[in-house]
Amino acid sequence: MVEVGGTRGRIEKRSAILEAAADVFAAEGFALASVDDIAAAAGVAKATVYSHFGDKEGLLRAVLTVEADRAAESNLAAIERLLHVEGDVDDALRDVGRRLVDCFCDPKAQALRRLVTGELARYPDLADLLFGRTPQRVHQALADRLLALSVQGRLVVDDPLTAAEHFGSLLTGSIDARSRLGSRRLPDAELDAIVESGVRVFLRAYGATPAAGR
Amino acid sequence: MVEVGGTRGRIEKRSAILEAAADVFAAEGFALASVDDIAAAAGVAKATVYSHFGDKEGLLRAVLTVEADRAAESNLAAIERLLHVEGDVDDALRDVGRRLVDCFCDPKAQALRRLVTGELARYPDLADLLFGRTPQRVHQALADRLLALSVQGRLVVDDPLTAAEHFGSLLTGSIDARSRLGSRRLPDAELDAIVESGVRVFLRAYGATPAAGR
DNA sequence: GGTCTACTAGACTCATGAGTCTGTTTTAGC
DNA sequence: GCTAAAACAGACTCATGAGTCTAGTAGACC
Repeated sequence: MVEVGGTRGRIEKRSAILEAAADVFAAEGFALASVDDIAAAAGVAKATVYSHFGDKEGLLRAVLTVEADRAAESNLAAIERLLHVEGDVDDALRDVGRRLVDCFCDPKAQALRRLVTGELARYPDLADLLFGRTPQRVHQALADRLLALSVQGRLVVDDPLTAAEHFGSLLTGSIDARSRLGSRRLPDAELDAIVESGVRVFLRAYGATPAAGR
Repeated sequence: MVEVGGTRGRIEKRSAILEAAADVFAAEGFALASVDDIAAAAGVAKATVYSHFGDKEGLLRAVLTVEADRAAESNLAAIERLLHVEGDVDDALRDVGRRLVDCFCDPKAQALRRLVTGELARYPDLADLLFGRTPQRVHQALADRLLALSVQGRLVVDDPLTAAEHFGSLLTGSIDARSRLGSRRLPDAELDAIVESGVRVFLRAYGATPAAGR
């Protein structure tokens, strides 16, 4: 590993630790992951971890914050594609839907959700940390896009926030069960089918032409 | 507590332990829950716990099995109501939907899901134990009912399993986020609204009269 | 009354891992 | 080259909790 010392390297150590901690937490869960393991994985002394993050809980929070932001970015990037819809709305929705499903199935994102869920009993505020960062922003952004499409007459959406929830639910609702909470990788074709049927239902409910999608 | 000795009482001890373990696991999470606490809560000596369940993991599996079956029963009972639909289909769907949402929001059910999620890293097969018991049976039962309603001409369902997934997703998809994974109790009115809008979307997609629900 | 099984209280072993401390080494900035 | 901040390896303390063991008690059945 590259040796970096002094003040300059501090920030690099920090992100190396965050990276390693995310991996170890994801693989082992919070309780089972030892700080020694994380330090070793980051190529760093244990004391360095403590000097950066105070304690294990602080490290967890830092990891969750970083990963939640990262997840939010990729989700928002997917939704961005609804800003200028050129062809059919349903093509656009399928495209965006597939991207959102991919974000949802991303191993890191799934590990993140598992982490928070598992430690909720010990640290109840983690849910706010996570949900305040990712789903809320994503939800709002999607609602904005759907409303805009409705104004353009390409969808009929009276309550954008609810419609956004429905879109997301139809796409991701069955994935946790099918993938056994992420412990099984779902084949591409299956994800495509989920998106396909989910978008079809969404369009029957919110499409501008009542008979959309046959 | 009632003192029961001899062979007769053994089964009662067993269920007392399961009951207490479910509570303690739900409240503390698996890692944080100590067997001493569980034994104390059950009014039983620690050795008795070990004589019944071997080790802590065995206890966890037993608890999950019992609770998953219990959850499946209440879900199936709700779906049963679609066997003979007298009035409007949408009234029936709202009724069943609300019951399913209540099952989903039941604190024990939520704790169960949290438990499995949190320990998935350590015991990956727990997901199969849980999902093989509850959602799969519920999913199939719901699909059966939807198909029957379709045969009666009261719905238009080509793929019952997918339709059942959509129904479930529309009802429960937003609840984890809104309730912060169960750490906030959602008011009744909010749950009603979720059911109302979810059923409306479902009927627009699968209703026999295309313009159903306005 | 004797025996067997299940239970009890509580002491005990032992592994694990969080967090601290020590003394040394590296590197940036001057 | 000197200084000070930061990181290093690794030993150390300490709390916790799983699982075991012992010695004694209570009811069931004959």
